[in-house]
This record gives sequence, structure tokens and C-alpha cells, in this order.
Amino acid sequence: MANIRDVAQLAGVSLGTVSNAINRPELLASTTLQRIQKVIEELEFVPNASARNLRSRRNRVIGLVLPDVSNPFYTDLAKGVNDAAYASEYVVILCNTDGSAQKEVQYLDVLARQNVEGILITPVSESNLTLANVAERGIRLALVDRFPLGLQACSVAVNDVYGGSLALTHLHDLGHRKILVIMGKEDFPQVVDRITGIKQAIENIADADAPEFIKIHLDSMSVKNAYEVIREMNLPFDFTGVICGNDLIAIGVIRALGEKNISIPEDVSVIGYDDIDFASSATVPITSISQPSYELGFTAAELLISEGESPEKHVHQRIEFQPKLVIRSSTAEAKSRRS
Amino acid sequence: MANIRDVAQLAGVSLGTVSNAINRPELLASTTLQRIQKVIEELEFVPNASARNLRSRRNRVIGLVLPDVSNPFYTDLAKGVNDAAYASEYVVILCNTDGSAQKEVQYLDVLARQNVEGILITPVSESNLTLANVAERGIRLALVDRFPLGLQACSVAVNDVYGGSLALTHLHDLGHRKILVIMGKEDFPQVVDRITGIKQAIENIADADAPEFIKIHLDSMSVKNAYEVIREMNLPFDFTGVICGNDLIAIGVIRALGEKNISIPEDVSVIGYDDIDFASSATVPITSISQPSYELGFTAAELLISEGESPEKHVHQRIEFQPKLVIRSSTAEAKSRRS
DNA sequence: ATTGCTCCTTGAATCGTTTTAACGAAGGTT
DNA sequence: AACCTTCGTTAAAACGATTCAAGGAGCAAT
Repeated sequence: MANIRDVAQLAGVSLGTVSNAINRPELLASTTLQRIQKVIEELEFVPNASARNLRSRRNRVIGLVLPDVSNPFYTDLAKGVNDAAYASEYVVILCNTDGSAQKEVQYLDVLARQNVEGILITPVSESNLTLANVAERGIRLALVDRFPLGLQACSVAVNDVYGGSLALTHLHDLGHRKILVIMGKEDFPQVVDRITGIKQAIENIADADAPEFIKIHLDSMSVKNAYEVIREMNLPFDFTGVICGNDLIAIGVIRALGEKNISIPEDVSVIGYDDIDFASSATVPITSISQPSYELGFTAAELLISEGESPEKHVHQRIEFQPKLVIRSSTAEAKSRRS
Repeated sequence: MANIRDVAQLAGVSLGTVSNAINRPELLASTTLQRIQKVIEELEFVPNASARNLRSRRNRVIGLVLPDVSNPFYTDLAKGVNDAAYASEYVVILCNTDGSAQKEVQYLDVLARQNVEGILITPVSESNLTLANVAERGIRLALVDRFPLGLQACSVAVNDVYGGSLALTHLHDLGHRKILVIMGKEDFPQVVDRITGIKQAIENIADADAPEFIKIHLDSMSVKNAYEVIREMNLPFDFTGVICGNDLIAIGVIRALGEKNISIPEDVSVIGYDDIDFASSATVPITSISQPSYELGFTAAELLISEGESPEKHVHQRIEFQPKLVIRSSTAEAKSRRS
């Protein structure tokens, strides 16, 4: 493997000049530049990233920490991040926490050791102690799908409170008055916000008409988990509508209810969240709250990278997208049901 | 940020001793070791990965190059890789080529610049010129979901030829004699193999009884692409069975056929590939060829990492999984149809 | 001829580790 | 008492780039 010294020798210039040829070509006389470039080509010289990073403290690597890469919502988001990174010649280290706070801490540590320039994260809980820690180490942060509470960082998120109220309002408009809410872990920020939205929407409805609801919190927001929980459960009360934490849960719920001979949407309306691609191809096409997952990731990555390119003129931004209701076949007018 | 020198000073030992404390603690007297560890803790010392890599040429980073992270098959595979990496304290750089050979080349270059220890790749084409190049640079390679043709590397794959024949045989057993095969790009290795399998299966059937088939090659193996192509198409001949390159294509095909009032499986049987989670929750639950995606990724990553841990006693392995037919509702007995 | 500018180029220091040969002390053998 | 060994530790040389103050060449102005 050729190094910069070999190039310098063969081109008959000094070390520093080769370095300039690579990083600030505008400084060189054009004849020297060409000569060096030719040698670089000949030798197939590739600068060593470690050496470069050691000196300059920039390595064009960012970390992406997500709770569940099996969920197409996060996959799309990751794709957005990757594409933005690719455009700026950055590279992305993907970390999957499985929704575990402990894994999150460990991954943050690993990323810090790797000297990543910045970290994009959808934190699993509201507590941002470790995040503050990371920021202290001089690693830039950007929050995705989550707003920073008292943290100095950019953020790109969707208004989950509004999303929650959208879901409830839709079901209420269809005449549903008893609603099952089935979400992920109680302290997962998105869950908190969406439930807040649901409550707010209820408060805005005249008392006589206001729906009541029960919550269930799942350990993992997956098809399997939702399916199993609903299957094993004695259905708590005669709800006619279900609001799910995401579309995967909705798929699991629909399957489990189907097996109990409850038909969707005739007997029960089900509404998902995220509007993943499969929502429209599911057994019953799922009504869902749509979020711009790809843009979320793309924008956040752009923000983080631009902060690195010119830290002095960077100001932290807080970008908010609005969710949208997408109506499909899994929700319909409520009829009174089950005696 | 504390560095190793600060630690040495505070602990009253030399630089090298601290390094040993970190990397070969068994060399030290236990009292010294404890003293150093205490200081490390106090100072919150984190070794600088770049410096370490520069000297030791190991950075615990591997690259993963995949054609399509939106496809749950690859997502599951990536999860396997991540989990295996995590267990060995490695970190994964994820690269999404969108099935483009050009992007693949660029990503390989980026990974080489980053000095990754190894690369896991599902190459987009049979040509492995650039791969050979990478290997020359001293970066270890492992092929996932693909066998190495003349390449010195480990590989973990599924027998796609057999998978193709499984699909055809299933349809043939159900009485289908005219079959549409709808795959991805013609030179995508998996596509080549699966078609080979289909042809072989046909050859094994008595001439009189042998099915005929037409192929379509899509640019991208996505729901959208498949849906649009089938929707726009004058259906080529009166096929009664469809073999799809993956489950995403199957979903697109089923949707498009549905809009043409062709019912699945009454009029046409459709068989997918990969057996992704959603296959069972689709509008029509999809008969599919199942592959152990997670294990594929996990095993390959383990192989690659173990090669790094002890290169001297490593021998390249070629691990082959067998695909399985999973029968659901999208395939059924053929009836003669459409006049 | 001297000075002052501009424009390139150089050399040396530096980043934070790992690695390895060499060294000193302590203990055991003869 | 002299000589080995063993064990723990040290000092200094890498690793391969970037950075920056300083040097030199060429040219124009005085």
C-alpha cells in the first residue's frame, strides 16, 4: 500500500505538498498539482483515514441509533439518512437498540470510541443523561423523530401529539365511543406524546359525547408481540375501535381479532400509525397516520452534516413535520356490537 | 479529553504500561493494574480509535453492502450481521446500493478509505473485478446470499437453484402448465440461479407434461415497480401461475391482478420468494420460498470476524442453507381459465 | 541594487496510540 | 559470590496523515 510519502518521493515534492494537493488543491501551481495527481493515480494511493482523522479530527462517519430496524418506518428513515450521508461522502454506522436503554448506552459508548463526528438518534426514553454525556465529549447530536428536552441539538420530528389526536378524532367521528389503545413501552417518547394527543382530543369533545379508552403497553411494538397479547387476552371491554402504536401492532391486532371471529372493520375499527408501505397491502388495508419517514432521516442527516461543515455559523434547528390521516378499509362507522 | 499520557502521569507509570493495562492486562502486576484502572475511570478516559487503528491496523469496523435495505429480507439479514458484530464489539457501516453496480463500486471505495477490517457483501452482479481489487488491498471479504466465483473468501448463501425448482415444482404439482416468471435484473446472481432452477425442474418433467414459461425482468424488485409493470402490461399469454423474484414483487403482482379482476388463487396462483414477515399478513397470504435471512447475516458476520481474530488458522468456508416451500393461500389447484 | 509582494513549497511538529527491545530488581541455583 | 531466570516496567520508534510558520523564487516598484 502506497502512502503519502511514496507519492511525494515519486512526484519529487515534499510531504506537505501532496497533502495540499489532496485537501486544498487551489493552493498549488497547476503543473505541480497535475504531476501529483498522476502519481496518485499510478500508485493507486488511498489516504489512510485513521491517520487523517487522528490529526484532523474529522472522519466523515456518523452514527445512527434506532430502536428497531425491522420496522419499515425506521428502515425508510435509515435510507433517508444514508442517502443524505452518501451525498456528502459520509458513511453511516447503524446501531439497533431493540428498544433497550442499556443497549443504547452501550452503542453510544462504542460510537464515541469510534470517534464518530456526530450521532443521529431516536432515544428510547425521555431521560437524556447519556446523551448529555455524549455531547460533552464533543460529539454532535441530532434527534430524529423526537424533540430535545433541554438538550443543545438539532431535531427533526413529527408532531406526535397531533398524530394521536388525529387518530382519536377519526374514530370519534365514525361514532366509536369505547376505544382500546395499544402502544409500546410507557416511557417511549412517541408513546407518551401520542397518548397525550388522544387525551387532549377527548377533552375537546363535549362530555356527554366523549369516548372512553383503556391502554395496553407492549414490551415490543412488533407484529408478533401484539398478536400474542391480543390472542391471550380476555378483551377488556366492549370496545369498537383500536388505536395502535404503529402499523406492525395493527397487523398483529387484526390477525388476532380475525382468529376470534371479530371482523375488521364491521365489528371493530383498527387504526395504525406510520403508514408503512405494507399498510396498503395488508389483509385489511390499514387506516393509518402517515409520517414522512424518509424525509425525517434525510433532513436530520443534512442538518448534522452541515453543522460539521461549518460549526461557527450553525444554529440548532427544530424542524417539525405534520402527520396526516390516511383512510383505508380498517376503519368504518361504528355499529353497536357484541350485545 | 484525557489521553493515555494523562493517565500514565496520574498513575505514575509509563505510557506503554497503560497501553498494556488496556490491551494485555495479564502482563501487569495486579496492584499496578488496579491503580491504572482507577485512574482511567476517574478521568473517563476513552482510547482514541483512530490512533489505535493507525498503529495496530485494527478498528473493529466492518462494512455491509446490500442492494436494498427497504426489503425486509435484507433488513433481517442486516439485523443478523449487527447482532453478531455487537457480540464481538464490532460496529457495522451499512451501505445501500439500490441495486446499482456503480454505487457498489463507490461504496467499496469509501469502505476501503475507512480502513474497515472486512466487508460483507451481496454483490449486484456476477462480475467481481472490484471485489478482487478490494481483496488486494488487504480487506477481508465475505459473501452473503451468494457464492464466490473464483474469489478467495468465505460465503454464506442459500441454494437458489433449488429454491427456483421448488417454486416451479409446486406450481406444476398443482396442475399449472403456463407460468409467468417475474424477476429482477437479468444479471443479478440470485435471479440467474433461480431461473436455472426453474429450467432444471422443467427438464426433469416428462415432455408431454412440461410447463412453459415466459420471463419478465424488472429494473427494481419492489412492490411499486412490479405493480406498475403488470398494470401497464397486456398479459402476455394465458398463464395460470406466477413465480416472483421476491415477496415484494408478489405483493405488487397480486395488487395489479386484483385490479384487473383476476382473483388469487382462483384464477391465478402466485408464489413469492424470501418469506418475509409480511407475506403471511398480505391481502392474500403469500405462498413463498423461505430463506433464513437472519442466520445468513449472523453466520457471515461471525465468519468474517473470526477470520480477523485469528487469520493464521482461518480457512475459507462455504456455508449453504436450504430454502423451504411455505404454502399459504396465494396458490391453489389450476383450473383452465380465460376461455 | 534594494525592498516589498505574491505565490508556492518545504520541513518539522503533532495527533494518540501500539509495539518491541532493553532494562532493573528479585529470587533461585550453583 | 557470581550467574541465570523471571517478571514487570520503560523508553523510544513507529503508524500516516495534517498543519503551519518559515523559506525561496520571481517580479514590480523604488
